[in-house]
Amino acid sequence: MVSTTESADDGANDQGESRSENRSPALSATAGPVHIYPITGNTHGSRSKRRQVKNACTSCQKASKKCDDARPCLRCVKYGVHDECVDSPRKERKKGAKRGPYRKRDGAEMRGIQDTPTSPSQETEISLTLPPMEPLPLVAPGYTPGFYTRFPVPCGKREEPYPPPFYLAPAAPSASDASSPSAALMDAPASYPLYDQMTPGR
DNA sequence: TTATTCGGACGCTCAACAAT
DNA sequence: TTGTTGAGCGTCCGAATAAT
Ligand SMILES: [Zn+2]
Ligand SMILES: [Zn+2]
Repeated sequence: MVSTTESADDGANDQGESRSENRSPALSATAGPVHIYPITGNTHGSRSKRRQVKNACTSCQKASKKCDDARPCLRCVKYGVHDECVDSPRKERKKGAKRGPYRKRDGAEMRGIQDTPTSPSQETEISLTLPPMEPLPLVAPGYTPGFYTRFPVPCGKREEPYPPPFYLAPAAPSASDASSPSAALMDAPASYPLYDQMTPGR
């Protein structure tokens, strides 16, 4: 049942990303890019939060499929529909709706989260203490910065699955700029290997 | 076997509300 | 002014179905 169909595809990759709670933290630190957020979920059993892009492209939105921050997004690259890869318009939220009185939370829940760490703050610490990435992000020609759950260029007839997702960092405009990793990496998750590190044939 | 569709669970944003 | 709550709306998982 291992297929590279879209559903399997997206699904499989998603699991690597948003369902990664099943990975061991140690593993994720080296080969397995996991969450970039301090997930409070645990490493056994319950699923952690799903990560969403801020704005899916029209194509992905239409298909209800996972998008990414790059444009064209991975899915559009895969299907060659670059034209459709534009941010989908968002409705304006209703305003003026009355809501009635709020219920106060007793706070037990909140404390419970802190006091009963199903998984000690380990996971959190991992994401918070990740070592700084080296300041030499490269960008592949033709691709915009963003998250890639696998290499976007088809290798042969079908795409080779590249298990570890990675982040395609924006190219540093200049050498001097490259010296400021924070700018270059922007919101790049430190746990994602860089594009050039993922290049096939490595 | 692979591609497409789609219902609905889950997650995020932000205006209304409440406290200070 | 600042913090909290929760409705509204968005993303995308995963299963069903269709096409090849
Ligand atoms: Zn997309
Ligand atoms: Zn797209």
